[in-house]
Amino acid sequence: MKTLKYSRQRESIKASLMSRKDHPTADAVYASIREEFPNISLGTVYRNLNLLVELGEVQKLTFGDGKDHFDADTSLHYHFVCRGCGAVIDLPMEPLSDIDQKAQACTAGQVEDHTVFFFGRCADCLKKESH
Amino acid sequence: MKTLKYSRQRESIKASLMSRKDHPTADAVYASIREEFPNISLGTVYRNLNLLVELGEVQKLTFGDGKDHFDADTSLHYHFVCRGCGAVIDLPMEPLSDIDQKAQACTAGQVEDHTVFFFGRCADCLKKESH
DNA sequence: TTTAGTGCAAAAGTTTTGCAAATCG
DNA sequence: CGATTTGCAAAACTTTTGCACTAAA
Repeated sequence: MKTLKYSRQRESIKASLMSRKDHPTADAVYASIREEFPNISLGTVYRNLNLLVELGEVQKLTFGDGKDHFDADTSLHYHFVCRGCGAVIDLPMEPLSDIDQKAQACTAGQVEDHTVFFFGRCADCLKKESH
Repeated sequence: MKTLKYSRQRESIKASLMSRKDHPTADAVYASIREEFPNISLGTVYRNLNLLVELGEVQKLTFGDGKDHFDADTSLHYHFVCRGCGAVIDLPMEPLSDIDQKAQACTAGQVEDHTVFFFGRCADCLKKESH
């Protein structure tokens, strides 16, 4: 049986993640945490992020840009990904409550949850491209 | 201007992808194509898969298992991913036509398209786990 | 013959891991 | 002290790329 021990690094990582509304990659978290812990290693950041995901305190977002992103908001919500600048933005849109059941009716398996990503251009990129 | 030239390897890759209903990774395509072209290289498989994606003849699926999967069915459809065995299965479920518009109403950007993945246990894994 | 595609190997980028030292309980 | 966590570096993986050579048009 493994007991969880307190770690200042882990707390800092979680606090950092909770304080930002973007959805940083491990490397971005690493850069941010380094201001408080200049000696922290990237491996520690990865280990703690994965641990937080296992604990259900953080959500991992994967959508095809080659890097995993992390989100301290574990509630079911959807994201918009900008193809111009790569920004990942929360969508204030209520999740479709019946979609899992619809999917359930189409498979012999057990549907547990789902993810939705929208892709396009964010407002900033639209403005820049209109020049 | 770059002109597209015929390539037996590319045709074979596309044919292979069209013939199967699973959603293979580049490595799985490579293994399969090697039966016909024993000397083909993994780099060529990647180059052609990416080219086919650019041409809109193939779709790339990324959902968090660390590898990209490829699908010759480019129509909008949703997938079920089994957490037990990793299988990726097409869901015979009609895509939500109004979801992009709903998302559009929540962002100042331009929504172009979306992806949906369902996660859970496939029938095979449920059976095995019930023992 | 001109240009695109291939094979091979090396490189790049992200994430994981082994291990000795440090920290928590 | 005993168990977990860290830092560092090396390794593991997937994907991309440079280059000389081959194949298509």
